[in-house]
Amino acid sequence: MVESCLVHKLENYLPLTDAEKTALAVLERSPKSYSSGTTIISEGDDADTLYVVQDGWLHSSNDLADGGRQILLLHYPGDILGTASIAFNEASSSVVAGGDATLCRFPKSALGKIFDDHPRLAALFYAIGMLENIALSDRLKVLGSSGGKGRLAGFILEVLSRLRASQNADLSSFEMRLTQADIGDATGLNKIHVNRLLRELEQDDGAISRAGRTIEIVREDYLLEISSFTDRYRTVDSSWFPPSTA
Amino acid sequence: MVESCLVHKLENYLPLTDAEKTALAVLERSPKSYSSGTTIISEGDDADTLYVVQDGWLHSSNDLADGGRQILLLHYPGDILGTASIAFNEASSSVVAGGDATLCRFPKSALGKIFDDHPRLAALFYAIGMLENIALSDRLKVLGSSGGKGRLAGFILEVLSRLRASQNADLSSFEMRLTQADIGDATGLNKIHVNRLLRELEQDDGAISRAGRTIEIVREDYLLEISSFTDRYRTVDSSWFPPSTA
DNA sequence: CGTTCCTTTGAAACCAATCAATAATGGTGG
DNA sequence: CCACCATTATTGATTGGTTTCAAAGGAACG
Repeated sequence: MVESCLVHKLENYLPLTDAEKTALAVLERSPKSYSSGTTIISEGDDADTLYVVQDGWLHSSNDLADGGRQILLLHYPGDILGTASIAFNEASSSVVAGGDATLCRFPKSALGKIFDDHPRLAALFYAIGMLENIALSDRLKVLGSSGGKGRLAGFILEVLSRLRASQNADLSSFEMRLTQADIGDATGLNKIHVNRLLRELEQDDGAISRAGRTIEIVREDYLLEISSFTDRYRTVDSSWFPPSTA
Repeated sequence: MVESCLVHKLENYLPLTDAEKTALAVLERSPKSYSSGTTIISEGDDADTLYVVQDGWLHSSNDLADGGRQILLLHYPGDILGTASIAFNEASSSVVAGGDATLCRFPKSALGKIFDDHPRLAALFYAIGMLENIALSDRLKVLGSSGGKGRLAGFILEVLSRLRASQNADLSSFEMRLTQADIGDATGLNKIHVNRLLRELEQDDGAISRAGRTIEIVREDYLLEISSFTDRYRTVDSSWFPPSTA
């Protein structure tokens, strides 16, 4: 059996049985590549497809009344995209590839059979959906913080945490692949203010140091103190799951 | 069989079979009342209990670094609370009763059997979880809007929309049961500025009119125009659900 | 009737957005 | 490989929006 990226994702949380892996393999379409900047999902489009990120990174966003844009979440390998279509026939946000990306696709109709045959997988999908829920709450918390510097610090910590989790490494520096304008769209600040605040964090506070788009975290405790970021242990509690089939 | 509040909630979305209703009844504990201001769930607490709102209203919130508070969502009858515990053993946000409230409770362990025996209910729980997900995205969108007036207008429309949905009525006025300080916690503004902006919406723009805490929507089109609020049809797409059991 | 919480208003200080312009960077084709 | 172009990053000056501080008027509650 070919190891699918979906199986790889789910086994991060729970060892799967062969029967479960076989069932998931049915969902799989061949991976497809998208070049940097491609819009994979467009807000308002009809949607009945789910995606799993195999490689690259993406972000989801919503357009705002004033012509701006709110970046909701960043997506890394293993993430499931398009989950809004579980409930609706319409995409509630857009998804754009931040760099070249490879995604696996499957139609939501295929989930029906999975839910029917493999209740433990259903529970796992549900739990993963709730993780995204918590991630959105955490973003609201960061955006609600008064003070641009705190919001920016929170966002930096958030990206750092995601990268640490996806690379299983205790990074202290990383390449911020968003432009400062994008960071502004994610934090609710304009790009010029983002620039100033980054400089303040570097020069005045000595909390970070920068080289190009690479950010090194110098005083993580300071960033934590001024932001409302909460790091979360990225595992799921499977204690309530039904037993696996076969 | 006694009609449970959970059944009532789920039947808003999908007619249930008797077998499904019976299964849900097992989940049910006797309803419990909480007086206004009571904290039902506290951020960081161990959590393995889910709640269904039978009566009253509540809000969930997170504490911020600067001593403030971010109100995430308002909850009305039929809403399911504590869903973060589906994935974690720890509550990711607090839930407080805004007025006197009655909740039904059940342990998350009971979900395992539901998922095992009734895949269609599992799919329904999943879809409802994704609805909450979309609600959080929408809140992010409102908070990301630059301009306090737009954020406030978006919040007013959001509350209006929820009340319209839960009362199946085409309201044009409603009682805003949050204090202006609470509205500030929900919109990321301070209470004094909330007060000024409400006055501006009333006197300068003629978009609302107020009597005590009751808000009448005078120019809904204007509120929509200046905010980034998107109204959503509160139904779920059940086309992909597995068939019901028995 | 007094206390408390909420609402409202004013003035001043601060933070963030906008306007304007110049460096630096990265990618592309010659 | 270099020159060119487009995008991004950076800095200053100005304007407008938001918070803070301070205080008084209302409403709700015991």
